[in-house]
Amino acid sequence: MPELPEIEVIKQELKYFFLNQTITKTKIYTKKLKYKITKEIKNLNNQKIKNIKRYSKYIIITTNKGFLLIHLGMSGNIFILNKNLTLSKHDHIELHFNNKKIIRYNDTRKFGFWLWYKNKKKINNILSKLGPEPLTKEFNYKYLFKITQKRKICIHQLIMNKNIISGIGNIYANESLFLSKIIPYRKSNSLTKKEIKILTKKIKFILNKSIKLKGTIKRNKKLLNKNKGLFKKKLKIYRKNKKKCPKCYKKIKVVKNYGRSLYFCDSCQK
DNA sequence: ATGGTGACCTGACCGC
DNA sequence: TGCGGTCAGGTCACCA
Repeated sequence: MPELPEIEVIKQELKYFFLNQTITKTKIYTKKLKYKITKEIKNLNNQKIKNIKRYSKYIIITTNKGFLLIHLGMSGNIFILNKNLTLSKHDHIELHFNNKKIIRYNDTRKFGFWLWYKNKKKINNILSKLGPEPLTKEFNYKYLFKITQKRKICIHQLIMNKNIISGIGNIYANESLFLSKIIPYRKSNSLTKKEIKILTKKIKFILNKSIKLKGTIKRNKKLLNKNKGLFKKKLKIYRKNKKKCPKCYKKIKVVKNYGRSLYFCDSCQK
């Protein structure tokens, strides 16, 4: 589920419910997500939430004692409850707060992780390796053009690379390339400055639009964080193979490239 | 450094 | 109904 817009929505929800709240109980139902659950994670009790931020697809929670770095991987989700609903199969971590509300981390495939650091240096070290956030001024067509000229990989793979641009996954890569009329498997160094200008603009546009519509999140009604992802209905190309292009009505195609599916209309995208 | 491949893990879905 | 294959929103380690 989670790319930049989805993580942004979750961050906003966490901030709304838990800023300045204190953890009263920690429950762990798994030994390991992507990484082993450390004793620091088991011991979050009495920590007060000072700040909650997002960078790329990471959530950084600052407490009075340290820093919690959360990544949702492929299937992670954060549920906010005000009473103990029955545990479901892939609920792995639970934080109870003094305002009686609960954060539940659910992750079917367990590719996500929770890490705790006393010192901010290590987190900064991880985050400093990431490319710029697509919604900042740092990410502009000059930056993107320079990199596309240097590399030989296809443009889809390039914009999904978090060391080049952080936060774009397969949904928004495909959608932004469709809006830019660029076929996803074009070699990045074949793109013109004009095309890169358009692509940069469309990436920002599609991410902002998705954030406004609360991403593509699916949620159970019993949760306090009821935001549902209305952006899913706005998808034009992602997973629309067998359907028709919304512009020209020709059949949408899908090809597999380096393990990911590229969706495109070969009549509209060149 | 760059690029390609498979690994991590579980469930849903499709065709036979 | 059962079985095998394929697919899935992300990253990382390893190899050439």
